[in-house]
Amino acid sequence: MKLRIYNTLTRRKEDFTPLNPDHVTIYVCGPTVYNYAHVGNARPVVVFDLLVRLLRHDYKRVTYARNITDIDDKIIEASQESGVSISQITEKYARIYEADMAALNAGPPDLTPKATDYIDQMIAMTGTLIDKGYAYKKDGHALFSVPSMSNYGELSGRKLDEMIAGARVDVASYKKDAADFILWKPSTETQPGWDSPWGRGRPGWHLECSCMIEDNFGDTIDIHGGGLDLIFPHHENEIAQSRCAHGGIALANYWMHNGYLTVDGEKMSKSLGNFITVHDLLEEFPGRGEAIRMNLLSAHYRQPVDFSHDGIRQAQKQLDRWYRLTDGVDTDGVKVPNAVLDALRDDLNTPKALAELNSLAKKAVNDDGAASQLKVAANLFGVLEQDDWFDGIVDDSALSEMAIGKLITERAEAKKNKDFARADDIRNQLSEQGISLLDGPEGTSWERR
RNA sequence: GGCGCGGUGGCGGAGAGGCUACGCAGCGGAUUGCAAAUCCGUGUACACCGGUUCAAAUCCGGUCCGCGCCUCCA
Repeated sequence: MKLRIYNTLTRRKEDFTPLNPDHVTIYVCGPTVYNYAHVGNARPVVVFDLLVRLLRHDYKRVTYARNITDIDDKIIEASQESGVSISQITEKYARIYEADMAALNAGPPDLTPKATDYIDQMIAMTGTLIDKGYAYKKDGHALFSVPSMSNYGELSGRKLDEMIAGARVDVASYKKDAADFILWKPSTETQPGWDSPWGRGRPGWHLECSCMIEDNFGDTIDIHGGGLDLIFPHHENEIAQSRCAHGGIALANYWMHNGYLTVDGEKMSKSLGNFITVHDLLEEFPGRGEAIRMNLLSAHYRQPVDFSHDGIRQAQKQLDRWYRLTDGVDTDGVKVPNAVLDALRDDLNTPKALAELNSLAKKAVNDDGAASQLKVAANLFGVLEQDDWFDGIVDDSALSEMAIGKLITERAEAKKNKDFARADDIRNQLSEQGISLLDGPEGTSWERR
């Protein structure tokens, strides 16, 4: 089966055909690095990581880019409030972001362009847009003239007159039209800035993505992704900039947008204060990044996922089972079963794919081949990649292995003497320390919970 | 006000005209000194009201409820 993708641009599921059959290009909007990412921010990361894994399976070559916004008013604010330099802030949080996402088995993309490395390109594109009559300068600003583009609003399905009618914000004096957006804005003495033909300033937010794509991939990429909330205005404006700069050529052929992570049905967001950072969640569930990942993939990517600790626990139980079933299996030369691949190729139907994994798990009980397939398929999913899943986290307060071993020996003695009261006593004692004893044919083993 | 998404068994969650996924939890049983794990069995749910159809959770119309975007936002 061929990969099918729901394209926001056409509002339909379409067969995916890359421009170059041997090389797929994909760009996803990344973080503005001035604080910790919350679980909602992690959703697109996990979703598109899975998509890229699938693309790599199906195509010879894939280049995946995710930008880092390291110049932005919020970063400037954070720097001024804390007295810490902008580069220190952005480097710190970019590092944390990468580590937190890696804990969810979402490795770094092939390219992670930073906005501040593309200042020249942004100045150049702004110049091009002004030259072509799609942008203008006013009071140190450069602005994109939305009415100059005939088919503005294609992606979000908005009409210009409707937008103006619904405008909730006062129109800045330097804008010719309420819908116009900033390409370049002036910086004060105390704000960071770069020299440009329009004076010292800094780029508007939408511009970096257009320039990074142009610089790394050319006019058109195959897939452009991000969260639902980026459709308007961010992606709409990216399209406007790139198409007008490139003579009308499409910026991306397929636009994909993931749904929100919600909390009690409401969007998780910083302004509502209903967020939990990935960093904190990983402390709550140490070593269980895969369970968080599974939870994020438990619903179809375009549907909302309601965040709950219980959801993560559920995912963890499923992983526990799969880890037991696949312990020590040989995966050499084993292929991912088509049932799993086809579920994913159908617009990334992860719940269906998970059902297929469970079907393999059922067979794996007495079928080594199925166990191998489960492992390989789960690996494509980005789980079952740890070999220390049951080792748990050892901290200073935890019992040493030697102490546990001693208690197990003592319990074995008690069992031999039919002193089951003492044996249960030891089980309970260890259980309180988070250690489960498992009696098997070859004696007693243990796991940390 | 404009545009859009959704309401599926106790919970999570696919599906999308007939074959009624899947997971978690529960219940009954097997096994086990106990426990875990495992195995077998067990649940006719699709917001409401009409309509189309031989057949609707799936199509059409209406109603109610929840959510989102229109401003920074993954």
